[in-house]
Amino acid sequence: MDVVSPELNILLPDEIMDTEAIVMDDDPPAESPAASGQSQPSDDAPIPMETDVLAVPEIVSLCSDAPPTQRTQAQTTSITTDSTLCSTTSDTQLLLTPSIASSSPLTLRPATASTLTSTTLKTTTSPGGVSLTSGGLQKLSSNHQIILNKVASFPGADTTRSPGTTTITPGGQKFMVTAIGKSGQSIVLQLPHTGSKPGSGQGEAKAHPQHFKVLTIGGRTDLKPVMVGQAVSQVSTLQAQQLKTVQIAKKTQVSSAGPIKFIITKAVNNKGLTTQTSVSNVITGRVLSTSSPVTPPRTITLSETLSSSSKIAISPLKSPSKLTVVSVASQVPNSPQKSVSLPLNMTHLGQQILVQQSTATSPAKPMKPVQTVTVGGPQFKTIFPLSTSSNVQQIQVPGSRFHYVRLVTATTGSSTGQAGSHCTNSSMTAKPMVVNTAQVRMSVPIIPAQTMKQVVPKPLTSSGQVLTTQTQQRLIMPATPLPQIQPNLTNLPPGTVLAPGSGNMGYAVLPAHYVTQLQQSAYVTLASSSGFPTPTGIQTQARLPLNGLSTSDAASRPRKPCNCNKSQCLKLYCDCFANGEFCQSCNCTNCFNNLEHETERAKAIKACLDRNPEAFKPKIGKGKEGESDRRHSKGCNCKRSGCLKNYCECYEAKIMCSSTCKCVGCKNFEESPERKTLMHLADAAEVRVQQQTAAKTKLSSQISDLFTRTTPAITSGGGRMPFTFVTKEVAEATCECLLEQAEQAELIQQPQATAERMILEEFGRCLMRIISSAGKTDCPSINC
DNA sequence: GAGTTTGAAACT
DNA sequence: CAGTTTCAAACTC
Repeated sequence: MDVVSPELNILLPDEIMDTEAIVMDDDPPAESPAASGQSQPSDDAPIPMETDVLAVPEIVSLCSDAPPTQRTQAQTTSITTDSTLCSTTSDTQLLLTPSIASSSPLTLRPATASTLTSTTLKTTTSPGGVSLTSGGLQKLSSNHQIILNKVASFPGADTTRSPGTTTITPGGQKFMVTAIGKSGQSIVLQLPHTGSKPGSGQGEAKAHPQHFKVLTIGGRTDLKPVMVGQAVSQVSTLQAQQLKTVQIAKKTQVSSAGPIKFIITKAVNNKGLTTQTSVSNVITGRVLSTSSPVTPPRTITLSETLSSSSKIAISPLKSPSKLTVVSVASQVPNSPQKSVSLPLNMTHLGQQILVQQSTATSPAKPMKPVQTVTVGGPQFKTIFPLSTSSNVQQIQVPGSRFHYVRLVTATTGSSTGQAGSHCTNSSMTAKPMVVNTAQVRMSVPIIPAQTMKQVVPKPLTSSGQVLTTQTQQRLIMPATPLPQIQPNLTNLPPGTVLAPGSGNMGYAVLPAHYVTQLQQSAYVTLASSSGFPTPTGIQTQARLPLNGLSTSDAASRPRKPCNCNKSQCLKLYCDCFANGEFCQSCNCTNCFNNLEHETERAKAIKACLDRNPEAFKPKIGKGKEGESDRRHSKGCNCKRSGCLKNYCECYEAKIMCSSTCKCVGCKNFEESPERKTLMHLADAAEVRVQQQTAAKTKLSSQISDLFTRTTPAITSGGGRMPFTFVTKEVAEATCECLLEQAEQAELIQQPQATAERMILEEFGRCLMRIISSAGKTDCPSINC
């Protein structure tokens, strides 16, 4: 998922997916979020965590339930996104647009209610209208994730209106899909079967809150009618907790730093409001660029069932609010209009997968129509409700209170809302999930259950190599801490991916490193497939800080092979295991730290977590104020090393011992002369290494350049370069000359210094002869 | 490369 | 929680 700079891996999920900032704010700020381009999350409202189980699901039909005062004040209700404004409907509309598109981390939402994040919406009243601002899209109930966008039905709704607007099916339930970023595209959920009356937007919201489907399209405003099949109508009969959320978030290029903004704007009377709001989507410290070409409308059909099996990445170190996002490589935004079926099974709730679709905006490379839900610009997020039917399997993690689902790889073509339809996005399932940001890339493979064990990590053969695999899915698990919501899962090894396996536990816990290996070996990167610029074409999953190293450092660090013999590499003695990695190219014996022993491995992980819930968390905390605040979580316990050898974990992490350490005779403190001496030596050594490396690089470059420049001359016969004259014969002749000179010096009993000088002088003469001969004959002769 | 040292992890 | 054992990495020769 490098992923991501890997620092971004940390940053993105933390900032983007953080739902703690999502609050219900009944006291809106004077400044309109749309106008300011920033949401105003408040802290005064309690934030339901994912662990909170809500007995009654809350429908985020905010606009419908907006206070009269607000409605009266509101001239228009609009959904404010980072780049788009969705409000053209005459009636009440709820538009939810996540502004997280650009950096959208892959998010996985466990099926259980405890893992769901209940977010509150922020209602703000602005002079221009009533705006609903949500820090997050989802309103999660006990088992369900509800995400907004109820659209009141209104006759004459035009799906082809201004970019970013949502359209409702006349006479049916309305689903508003707000697009982020690009203009001209939006997704509209169309409910063929509706029990609501047109024009009764507000009342409908109350009467049928469960009817709300949220399709959030981030990144582009291309209008996309979405056909919600019978499944949607079924939802109306279901309880509110059965709500499904489809979130498509656009990832846009990040241009500046800033907090992530979720802005929900309610459009009440937005007549004439067809312009896009200029709202900066700030994600992960960056401003998302929302300018994107207008693309033709697209239709997305939501089918009932999702028949895709894949692994669900579970991030042990990420909170559920920062859930794994399945990034789907998507097509170019300018692809022709096409219908895409999104499987939805409204009868099965509580399982959602955030699928991020990363699309490279490469107008120069028109992409052929694919089955991917290509709704947006460079990046999208899509939440696919998963069915617990046969196509979606629930994964129970031992020791975990959270449920996971496995996606079934889509194998069939597009469906049009038929029951049991499959996820028709083959490309989506076949391509790696990539979280693209300016600095971070996080690629996550979705590995279908069928092929899970068939995938063998391969060493990277070519950095730029692009391989195509059409039947595999990737799910990523954030590798950064998610401490606040999933206490159990957060302790899993970094980057762990739960994948279906043959073991009796029904899943495999895949280490992040393995995911990275998969990414490097067998998957097409988004950038490679869509023309998204990428330096190497390799997606590197971000990893947790290891031993105080930054994620980038850890990621770039060549993994050290272990030498375990007795631990089966299933104990924390094994660094591979401790780092959440599979053993690969190790020297271990009787290794169980691989996919073939997924059951044992999972048990070992559980055992470790039982002993220490923090076992897989980084020991070196990241200080708030910088590196100086980094400290070992437990502290070392050194007694003989003086904490100045790599035995000491603090020293190894290049941090000083702190009060948490229980070391004896510690010399690893700020003023320690021994430490300073070692540091100086280390610095000097590092400088030397760098110099040597630079020299080698330069030399290699020069040699390469020399060959490049001389090859044409040699091959063309235009002339031979001097070095080509230094043949074996020439060298032997030169040596004979030098030896003879040495013998002569010895005969005349010259001192060694003089002898050396004579030899060197002779060598110089030899060189001169070689050079002079080079331009005369093809076979220079050396005569002493 | 073999042997020793070391301290974290695991165990009691 | 403390003491002991196990283990593999770090280190030395």
